[in-house]
Amino acid sequence: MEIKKDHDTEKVILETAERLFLEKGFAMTSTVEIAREAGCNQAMVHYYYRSKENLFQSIFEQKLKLLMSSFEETNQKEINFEERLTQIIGSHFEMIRANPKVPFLIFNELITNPSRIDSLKEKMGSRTLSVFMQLQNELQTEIDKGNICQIDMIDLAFSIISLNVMLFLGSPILRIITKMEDAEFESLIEHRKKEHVRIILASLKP
Amino acid sequence: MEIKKDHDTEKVILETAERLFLEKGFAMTSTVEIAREAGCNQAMVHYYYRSKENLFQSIFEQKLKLLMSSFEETNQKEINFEERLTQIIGSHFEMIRANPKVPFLIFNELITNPSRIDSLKEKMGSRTLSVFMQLQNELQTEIDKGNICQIDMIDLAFSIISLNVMLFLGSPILRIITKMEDAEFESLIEHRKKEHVRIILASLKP
DNA sequence: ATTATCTATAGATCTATAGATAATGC
DNA sequence: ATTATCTATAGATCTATAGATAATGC
Repeated sequence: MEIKKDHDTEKVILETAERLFLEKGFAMTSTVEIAREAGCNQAMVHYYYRSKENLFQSIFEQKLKLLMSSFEETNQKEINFEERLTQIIGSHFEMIRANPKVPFLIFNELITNPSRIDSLKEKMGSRTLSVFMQLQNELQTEIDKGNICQIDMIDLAFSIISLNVMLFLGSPILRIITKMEDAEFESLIEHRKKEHVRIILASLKP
Repeated sequence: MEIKKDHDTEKVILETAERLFLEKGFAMTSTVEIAREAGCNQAMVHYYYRSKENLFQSIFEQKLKLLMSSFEETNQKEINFEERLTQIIGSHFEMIRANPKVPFLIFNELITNPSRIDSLKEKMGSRTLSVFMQLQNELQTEIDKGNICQIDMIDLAFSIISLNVMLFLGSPILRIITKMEDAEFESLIEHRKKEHVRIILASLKP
């Protein structure tokens, strides 16, 4: 009987690199380590991906696109603004929850290597922008109707992103300090999800 | 006439290291680079600080203590809870504004090197804790009086820190994307400062 | 034949230290 | 004498590639 040939080295390298880059960032991860953890020779990393930079770039861009896409859940049901906003906050929250180390990777790399910001600009597709535009319209309508207070879309977005991202950016640290169990941590996350919605909605009251 | 002997190499090295570590983190900064930018020989870095790790450690701990101290502005004037909270948010905000790259340094290092979290626990002195304790008491009093809604101190702290820290963590990226001028950026910061206070106070309304 | 894998190694770092030389404080 | 500075270098990485060998697809 043969060993199963789903041992696709190219893929294993990519997955291992992704895990290590997310864990420790670009600079702290070596191709030697990627190869070791992927169970192959170090030369293979370069055989498939030519350079460490190249390997990183593709992972980075994919993750960037992923995060952006969380705003593109164009849920076009006929719901009111409050419900719609609740959905958006929730889908952004869940996207980060499913990829909690991605914000770290992105901040770390954009700050230590600002030239990568160009890559961000490209990936920030027109779809994301159009979702924001439409939300801005709905926001203005609600303001005009007097349902919510005068507020800029950019301020609203900034606050939502801050609350959601910081929770997962800070939680590895929080977990170690407080020695939280998994279950306890999960319930904190659930609680904060509701709290973020509550805070944002409260900040919109006239 | 002699060249001024305020060319204190030990100090110049420390300051240069601080600047470079804040800019690019521990891993991306080499002792070679520190020496070059400090205008001395690379051996001098080790002569004064023995190891790169040692040099980093002292800077890291000092910055950690600095951030913690922003909560210790024990402004014991007789002011009401709302004003007091406004002051705390403001002093935390200003501390980060004056040291905008410190949160990056701390997150970066705690995530890539979790063993440093012990250092954080130590630095998180009893003074910081007692400020929180007292604030928690005041919070409970206000809740009992029905002035604000039922809320946990930990939730309140989390929200304040999230909003303040994320603004400065994200702004290098925001600035490059939007090509903001200094003046424009400053007015955004001022605006957000007011907005953070507004959001937090709105989230406390019964 | 082509593709995947390994061995070996070049060349560039980087940290840390040993040991020589220069500057400074009594 | 002591302290500060420099030169030189050991020893450990790390990235990337060249070239040999093994596996695979026709």
